[in-house]
Amino acid sequence: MTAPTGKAEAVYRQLRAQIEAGELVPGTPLGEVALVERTGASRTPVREALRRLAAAGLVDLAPRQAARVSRISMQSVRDLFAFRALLEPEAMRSAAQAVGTDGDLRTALTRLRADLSRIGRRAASPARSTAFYALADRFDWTVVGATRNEHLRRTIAELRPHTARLRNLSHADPRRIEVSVVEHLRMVDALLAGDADEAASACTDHLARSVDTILATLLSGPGAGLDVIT
Amino acid sequence: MTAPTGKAEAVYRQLRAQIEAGELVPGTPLGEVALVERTGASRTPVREALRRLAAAGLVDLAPRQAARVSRISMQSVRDLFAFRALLEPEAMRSAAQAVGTDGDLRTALTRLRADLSRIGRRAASPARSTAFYALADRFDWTVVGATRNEHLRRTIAELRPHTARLRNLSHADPRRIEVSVVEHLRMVDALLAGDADEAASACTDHLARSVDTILATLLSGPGAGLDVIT
DNA sequence: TGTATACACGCTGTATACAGTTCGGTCCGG
DNA sequence: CCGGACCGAACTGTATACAGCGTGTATACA
Repeated sequence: MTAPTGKAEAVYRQLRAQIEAGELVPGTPLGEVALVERTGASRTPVREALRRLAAAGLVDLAPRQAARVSRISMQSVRDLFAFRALLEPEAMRSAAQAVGTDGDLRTALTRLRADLSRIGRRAASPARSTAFYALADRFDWTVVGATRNEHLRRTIAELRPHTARLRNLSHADPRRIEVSVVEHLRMVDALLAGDADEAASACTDHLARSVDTILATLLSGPGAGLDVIT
Repeated sequence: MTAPTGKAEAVYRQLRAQIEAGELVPGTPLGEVALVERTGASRTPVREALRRLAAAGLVDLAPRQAARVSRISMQSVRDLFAFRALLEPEAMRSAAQAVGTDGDLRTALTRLRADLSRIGRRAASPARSTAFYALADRFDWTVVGATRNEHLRRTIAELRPHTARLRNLSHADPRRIEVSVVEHLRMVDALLAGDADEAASACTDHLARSVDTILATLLSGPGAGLDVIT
């Protein structure tokens, strides 16, 4: 789409990664000059990166005021998942239809299924959690890539950083992973079977369970420095 | 949201309005220096405006190359309306539920209904067409404003310029307006009745008929300088 | 005459200087 | 001790200068 090179792009990716990872806590001020010193770029690329982050909803921008990493509220979490529940089942339907003609998609899903069931048999551990999350991301990317509708694809992609951030800020119950593996297997199987309705339904269920887990985690114990608005 | 003042905002609004109005034909190059001379602002605000327009999908941005007003393809039109058909019925459902508690929304819809039926009785004329389009915009804005979900509201709002541009680039059959008035009345009535299903269904039907009309118009006769990719 | 190459122009990407405004701290008065 | 107003610092918004790259053209050659 845009240039893979360029300092503005580099600053944008760096900041987005740090926000996604939770290293930059919500509410952290991101002054332009401070970022200049931290990234080595000048104010112009920094400024562009901040504007793009603001468009993505990752930072809040007030006039004549330093940008801040966007805050998270219970309502924003609910809104995010309600919106995803509107879009992603449709993407699943699209992918379920495409799996019949797109050979690459089918092989990708088949590999994903194998890796997923292998993960499911491993013993619980932090390493397994991160491995599973990487796999879940791979699945999401695969489905997004199979989505033909440009608007749908772009919008889902824009939502991903928010989800990733929530995942990294709220350390969910490790037992949740057991269930999530099963849910992902159900989605992959539905896609491989070309069953659009089942795929959409599985996606909806998965999102509903995810938001419940995240909200419960945020309510019970906000992690170190996590700034959550009730 | 952002600053109502500021040159970047002014340039952005001016360019967006001209693109929406169809004055800037798809493919028109928008060099930064040319825009500096045309708008009176310097390159920094111009640059920010162009980036925002690119994020909205109204201009295409290639590295080291002048920005161009985004082109329109048949597929992009279909994608746009398919995406709207996914989002807007949900917004209608939300509005139908809110009409019970939100007094302002109810009065706005009531006034809209009166104006709409008055327009319906007027004789066909260019003036009536523009008056109806203004009314349709008011309706859309009302529904968007009643949408609680932040993501849903923002995404629908971002799609509006595209629709407006299509409307202004493809001069549809004036008789289409007769039907559109009826469709809008059906939507408004469903909302006032609080009937979410009927409102959503009416919205879906309206969008389906709209895309048919637009595609037919684009196929038959591309207007002056209209650059459409088959 | 067709093609390949070299040159020149223009454009974006980047850096930096300047002006206006807002926010926070401090000092004074009650 | 508390409240308010003034002052200073820092930040964003804007303007402009410089460098690198791509594109298009003109020319020389096969």
